[in-house]
Amino acid sequence: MEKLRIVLAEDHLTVREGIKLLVNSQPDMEVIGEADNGSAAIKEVQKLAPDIIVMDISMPELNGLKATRRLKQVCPNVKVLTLTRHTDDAYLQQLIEAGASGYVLKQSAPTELIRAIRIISEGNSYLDPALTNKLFGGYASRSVLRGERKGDLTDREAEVLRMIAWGYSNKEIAAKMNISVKTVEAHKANAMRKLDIRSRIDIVRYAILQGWLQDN
Amino acid sequence: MEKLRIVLAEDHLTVREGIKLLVNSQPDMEVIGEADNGSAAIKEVQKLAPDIIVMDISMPELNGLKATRRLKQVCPNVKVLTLTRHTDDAYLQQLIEAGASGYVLKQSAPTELIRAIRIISEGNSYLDPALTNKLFGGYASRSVLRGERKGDLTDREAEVLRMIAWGYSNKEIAAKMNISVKTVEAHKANAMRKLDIRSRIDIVRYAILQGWLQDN
DNA sequence: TATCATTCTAGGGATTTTCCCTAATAAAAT
DNA sequence: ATTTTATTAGGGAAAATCCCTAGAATGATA
Repeated sequence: MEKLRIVLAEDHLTVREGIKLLVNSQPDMEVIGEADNGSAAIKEVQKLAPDIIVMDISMPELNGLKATRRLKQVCPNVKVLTLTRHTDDAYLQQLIEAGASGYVLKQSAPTELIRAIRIISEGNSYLDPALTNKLFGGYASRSVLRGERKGDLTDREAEVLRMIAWGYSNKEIAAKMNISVKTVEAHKANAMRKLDIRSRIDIVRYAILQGWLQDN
Repeated sequence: MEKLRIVLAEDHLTVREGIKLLVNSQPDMEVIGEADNGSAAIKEVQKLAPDIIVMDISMPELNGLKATRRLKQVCPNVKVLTLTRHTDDAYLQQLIEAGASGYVLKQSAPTELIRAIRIISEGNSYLDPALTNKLFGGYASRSVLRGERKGDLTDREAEVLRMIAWGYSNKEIAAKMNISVKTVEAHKANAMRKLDIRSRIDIVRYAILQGWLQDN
């Protein structure tokens, strides 16, 4: 019997090691590769061609969402199981569009992760029970129909939003980026229009989903 | 030979399970109790009287710092090993004052956690190598000498700071708390004076250390 | 190739928010 | 009984943000 070959992408070493122990304790699964950021995850998958990649959505360099999009382009056969700390559904929608097969909350029981791996390995998709109703709540499906693509911020826009979420003022951001305050304001306004958000709270929420506020 | 009896306090189930597997895979250690928040951790320790508690500093309800202070009052013999995501040292200082025996970064290798448990079980203290120099950098020891006690915010002050970190404006906070904007400003100013911080960035950093920005 | 959309840049002026200083009342500590 | 702390809040000055407009450069499209 062949074991399921799994690559693990998660930036916290201790957490990753814990998941590895859990997965390797299953008779039919095996962690064959690891990565601590999105870019490394893609390289690892290209090199090893695993059955499944288990990926944290909040990772430095290239976050889980973007990594998923790119992965499904270069290796459409590899199934992506995303792991997250959040219960917010804005991200969920995008992940499904990007081609993820499953979505497990870190808060869930470890057996759920194992179950999810088995389920998606059979070609099905897995949604954490805590999230299923969110997807069928109407809001998400509407945005599918609209076909809107949020999250396509330019680098500068993302940079400005990130710093705003971190509590920097426009003036401080302008100084750090060596541009005018007016330019910062413009990037901010454009980014907020693209994301269809209005307030600083929304920026913070978005930043948390992006993993921008992890650690320092 | 008696195994080291360990209680684990960490709010993310998957992470906790990973650490448990790691600890239980050691011949001389055993996880005898678990908790997913600070209050539960204290109850668990009082009930089980373990040798060591391994505790995440960012937990809901009662954070690791406050839980450590309280633990050292009710069970001074129990050794506290704190686990964190951050490399910031402001918190470190407070944890040492509160009576924690050790401080391990989640980013570190899992074997570091095991080492740390062994070291503090012998009555010594353990500091993650990444942090040792911070403690001896001068800044921290000065504040020890001054004997200042940061972090003693009142409930209202903490509430205001938390909301500011979340991106709410003073006006929005005033509306939510049903008080005048002027009062919000006063709480904010007093809290910042107590913490000796100046900017919104510092508020966000503080909030992240408190675990206030975890999840939703 | 010519045209259109997007990105990055930024100013003017109105509006909103925040900052600094002061202060009253009630509760808690000494 | 006196002092300190917590919560509340105003006035006026200063700072930051918002709304509108716009040019230059790059990239895409017809």
